Amino acid sequence: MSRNEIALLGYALLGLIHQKPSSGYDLRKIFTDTPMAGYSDSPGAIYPALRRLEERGLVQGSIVAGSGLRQRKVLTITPAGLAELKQWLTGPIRQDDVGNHLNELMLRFAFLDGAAGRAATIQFLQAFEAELKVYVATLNGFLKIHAEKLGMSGRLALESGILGYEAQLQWASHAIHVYQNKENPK
Amino acid sequence: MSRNEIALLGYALLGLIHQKPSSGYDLRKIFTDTPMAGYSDSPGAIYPALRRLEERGLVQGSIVAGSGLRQRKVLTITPAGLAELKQWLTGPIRQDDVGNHLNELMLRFAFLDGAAGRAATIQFLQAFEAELKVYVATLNGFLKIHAEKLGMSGRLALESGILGYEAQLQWASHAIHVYQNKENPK
DNA sequence: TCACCCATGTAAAGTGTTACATGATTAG
DNA sequence: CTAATCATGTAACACTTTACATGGGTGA
Repeated sequence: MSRNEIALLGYALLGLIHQKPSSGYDLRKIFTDTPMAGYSDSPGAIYPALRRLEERGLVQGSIVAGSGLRQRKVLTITPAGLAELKQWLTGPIRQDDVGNHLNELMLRFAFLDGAAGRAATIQFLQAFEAELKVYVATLNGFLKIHAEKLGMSGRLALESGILGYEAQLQWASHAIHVYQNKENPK
Repeated sequence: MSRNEIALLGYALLGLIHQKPSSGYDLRKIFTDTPMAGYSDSPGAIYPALRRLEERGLVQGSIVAGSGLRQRKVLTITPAGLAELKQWLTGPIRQDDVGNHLNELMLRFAFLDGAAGRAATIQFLQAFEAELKVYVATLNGFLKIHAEKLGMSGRLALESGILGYEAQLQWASHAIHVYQNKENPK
């Protein structure tokens, strides 16, 4: 991540804060208690990430005296933060995203509907499905060419990956149906 | 990663060097050209990682004057390196490995047969299958309890994960069959 | 000669991990 | 009174990313 990009954890926090203004502690609990894949629940990651978001003016903190408890610093997303979030959510899906950054794509999907609306979500899913098809074909091609050299375990490991991506493909097709049959916005 | 542990990239390199003595450049090409998931092909990651392995005595480099080309430093695994690799490969599978470190588990599987043999591979697959079942059940439980609160996109994102893990489960069962029907070692 | 591939590496900067520090409140 | 939970943070360290540096060989 270079100087003016935001790390994935930053976007995860930004998206959650957009859904509901939260304190660092609230956000930590989400990572601890729910199966939100692979984000650190350690304060050493979350608090610095939140400070970076605040320094860039993407969130704004206000100290709230909780119900007799210690002070809570509740973070709210700013207009600039919402703009940044939307830009990230609606950016293009590149080839290698499907192979190497699937978790990022699923994170984007999880926030898309709430922040950018139904149309953007459907568009995302269709692009996702298309890239997945290409990627699965690539993997199958690779498997066919290198089947001999790989040995049994290498072959099976690759097949494991292919099956996983095929499952995502079925899911994407299902998700598109769900969204297309959803009644239009009021 | 604390002071005396080896990062995942280190194990990936160690396993590949065990399969076939290689130079840093050879290893880089593997990450660039094959769908070996998510490992950096950048020299800034690979060369320092190789130096660390060499400092710990897990691999040994010897400079080979290539066919008229520039010198190549070919790395070979040492007995200590093989011991370290085997220990990593045959270590237990913890609960959160399935959820958060699936790529590490698949990397282990890919090396297991060659470095620790068929019996260890079958044992690994059975443990993997068992942990996966527990994890899928956990996710389904979470989905049932929180379905309301999640909203449609959150629900779908979670379902995507569940489908992926179910695909791995089917794969594991398939892989166990393949290994059990494999003729016994000479 | 110019560009590209082979081949190895370093430097700066950013991020995450682990462990620690601090302090208030509530339940037993 | 003691432990657990709420709540926020810092410091040291290791790793990855990005970009750069170096130098020989090969094909147009």
